[in-house]
Amino acid sequence: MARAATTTDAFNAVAEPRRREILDALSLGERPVNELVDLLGLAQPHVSRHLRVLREVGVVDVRDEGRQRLYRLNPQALKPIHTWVSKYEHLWEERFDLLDGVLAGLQEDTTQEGAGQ
Amino acid sequence: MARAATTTDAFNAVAEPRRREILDALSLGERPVNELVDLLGLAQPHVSRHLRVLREVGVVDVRDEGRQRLYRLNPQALKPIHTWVSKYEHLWEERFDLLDGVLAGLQEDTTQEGAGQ
DNA sequence: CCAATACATATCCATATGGATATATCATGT
DNA sequence: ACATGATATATCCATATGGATATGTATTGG
Repeated sequence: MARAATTTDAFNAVAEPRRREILDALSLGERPVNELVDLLGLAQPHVSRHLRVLREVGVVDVRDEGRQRLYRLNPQALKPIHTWVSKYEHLWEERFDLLDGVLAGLQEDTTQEGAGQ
Repeated sequence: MARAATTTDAFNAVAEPRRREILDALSLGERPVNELVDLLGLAQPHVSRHLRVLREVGVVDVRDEGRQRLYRLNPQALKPIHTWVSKYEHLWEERFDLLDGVLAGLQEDTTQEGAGQ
């Protein structure tokens, strides 16, 4: 088996920096393909392909407007990523608590309770 | 150019479900390779390879303990993902506010405020 | 109805993936 | 020193990627 398809899920889809750029651009509002082409400096077919991937995983939606196709973000589809990575948030925060604990232990009789953060 | 290497960054590294499983397991504490092999039900060489990828992007650290190698999570390395995806958090939250607004506008003089959902 | 605009799809290619399997390395016990 | 346990690395293979380019489709204007 090869690597999982980029269209497998949001995780795979946003692993590509260009697709993250597209999403970043769309977070400012709906845009037609050509604008994204200009913004990213990529060939149009390429942008269309990236958009296809993003559509397939549900991260963007399209809307026909005359001969343009307006892409818009569907932020909900990013939630699984947020949910997953958030599980680790307390761990990298705890790290500071641990450090604080160690420091406190080393200094044992300092009156200072704790700085901000 | 082909797809970016899995070792390019944390985004690419955690796009693989198995590697997320490994991280999930390691979030409970340091573990030797064989334990991960058992937990994941994968072949040992395969787990070692996944661990190599995770190491290269700095998501895990290793420590030699006799003939075992104990892997431990380095949660900090996941921060970029959290930072990126968090930019969108307010958008999927806002979505409900917008929807409320739209519904209110469409119904202008309906007394009904909004159904569940 | 035809040209032009705005996209989408199809094909070609180099590359690296992930699974499988075999083998190499390194530390420990005897 | 040697067998064993614990991991790492090497090789083989099918697949799908992303870039480039060419072409197909749909909508608008004259």
